[in-house]
Amino acid sequence: MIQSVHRAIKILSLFSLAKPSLGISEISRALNLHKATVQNLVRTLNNEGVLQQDPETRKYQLGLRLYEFGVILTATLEINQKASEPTHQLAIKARKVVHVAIRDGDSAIITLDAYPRSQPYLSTPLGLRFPLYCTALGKALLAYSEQEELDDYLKGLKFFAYTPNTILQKTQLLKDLEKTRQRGYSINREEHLLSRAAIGAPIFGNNGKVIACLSLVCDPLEITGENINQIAADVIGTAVEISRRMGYYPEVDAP
Amino acid sequence: MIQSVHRAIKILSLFSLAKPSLGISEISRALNLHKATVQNLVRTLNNEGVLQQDPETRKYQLGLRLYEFGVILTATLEINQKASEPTHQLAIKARKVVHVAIRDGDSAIITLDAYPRSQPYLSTPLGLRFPLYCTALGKALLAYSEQEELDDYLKGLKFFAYTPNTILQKTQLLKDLEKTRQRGYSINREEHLLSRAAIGAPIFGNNGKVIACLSLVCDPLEITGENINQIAADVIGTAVEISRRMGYYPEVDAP
DNA sequence: GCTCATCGTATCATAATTTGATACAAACAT
DNA sequence: ATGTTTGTATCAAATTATGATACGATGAGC
Repeated sequence: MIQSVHRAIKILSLFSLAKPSLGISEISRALNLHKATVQNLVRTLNNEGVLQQDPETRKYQLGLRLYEFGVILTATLEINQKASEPTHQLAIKARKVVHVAIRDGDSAIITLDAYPRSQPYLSTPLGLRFPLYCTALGKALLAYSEQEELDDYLKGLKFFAYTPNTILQKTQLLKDLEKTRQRGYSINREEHLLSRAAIGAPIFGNNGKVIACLSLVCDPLEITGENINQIAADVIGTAVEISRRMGYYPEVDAP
Repeated sequence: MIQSVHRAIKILSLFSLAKPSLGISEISRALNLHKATVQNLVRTLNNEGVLQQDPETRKYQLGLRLYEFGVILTATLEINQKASEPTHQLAIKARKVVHVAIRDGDSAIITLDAYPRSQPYLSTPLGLRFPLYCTALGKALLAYSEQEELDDYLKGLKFFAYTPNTILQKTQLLKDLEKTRQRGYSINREEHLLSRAAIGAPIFGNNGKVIACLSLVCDPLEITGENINQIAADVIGTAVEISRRMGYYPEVDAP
């Protein structure tokens, strides 16, 4: 583990939506590093375009260089390449925003989104982290995980009441996951964000394991008993299509 | 300049759309660094999630961590915050994909895009680099640059014929920029990519300088004499609106 | 409008860090 | 089956990053 590189990344990690602009001293305090050390690291990152300094405030923010890395990453991800077209088709057919996400540690990360018509503001920004236990995406991932993985997740899990609907107990979560498996899709009714609901379905890879998930964002009022079946069918259908493109063929037996 | 950090970034920069997956030895050769050194750097980057190793091929690719940085960057950029709503409105009204880009060195970088309806595939991926002299975005930036900046750009400029329509001479480019200033918008008729045209307009900051640009992507067949005026008016109107939101008020005199 | 605190920046010897030579095992191509 | 190339581990040498100290500029508080 190279110390300076480790520290450089720690510095980058300090920048957030809440604090997009930081000064040398601020960073120094946050990481318990000497000002001169931080200065040296930041100067390097700045020269490389990974950070950029605002000439007015002399504070630093993330640099455009990172953006390019992100783009290459996006285009690189196999799931994005395969899921893109079906996801967009679903978005158009259902007239909804559709997300694809993959799991990363205790969170999921959206890697692709598709817009239907004129609802660009409903969308969650790509790459945002959110918990697994209170979103349709996360629950679809969990419900189809292997037992061991699920246990690991539950072990260290701390619940937080994002909304009045947020699940707060393991038993409740396990019930929900069981229901999800029975239905074939997960539901989130304002468990993470108010006035937002979503329906999720798992995406499988050619090793037969869940590798990603798909979700359709909708208004909580829309998913009534009647409507939900039609929507869910489309979500599942699309997820299945993507899984196929990822090389997953559950029905095929060896010849 | 911290050597190890510098080298770490050099490593990340090796990954591209053409080569999204690299091995230790490959990197070592490309950068003229000892294998052990590269191994050490890559291991650190891998631990931090900035790189990720494919367990099968044992090669490395860019990690999801970069994605998150990119998202924060996107949300951080002032131009994105201000341009988002008007850009989307334009996309809807014109039924076209709309881009916002800023200049960075000899290229422009798209930082925001908006989708109209069902044309998700026309869009250029966010963050992609492209030349200034053969795109509507780039020419809008150049046309409203200060003389000195323009001279600097022209000095080192090497033309490349992306298409039969690509401008290849400085005099021709200067004429085009002059026309752009007269019209108030730039035009790209298949100069960079075939079967793609675009109309661009500059966005100004509160210091009175061009800080970004806006472009509307369309089919080359659509921008005939009749149509072009209406479309261009919308593009300019939106660019002006964004400029206002960036704090640019050209008409206001001191009291 | 002044003082004081805090900021970003520069310098430099010490000390700790990274480096790269060497070696090993696994995977691949011949 | 052989030889080559891969990713990985170890460790002493030496370059490298570090952090104590100091400077000028900006901004806050009185």
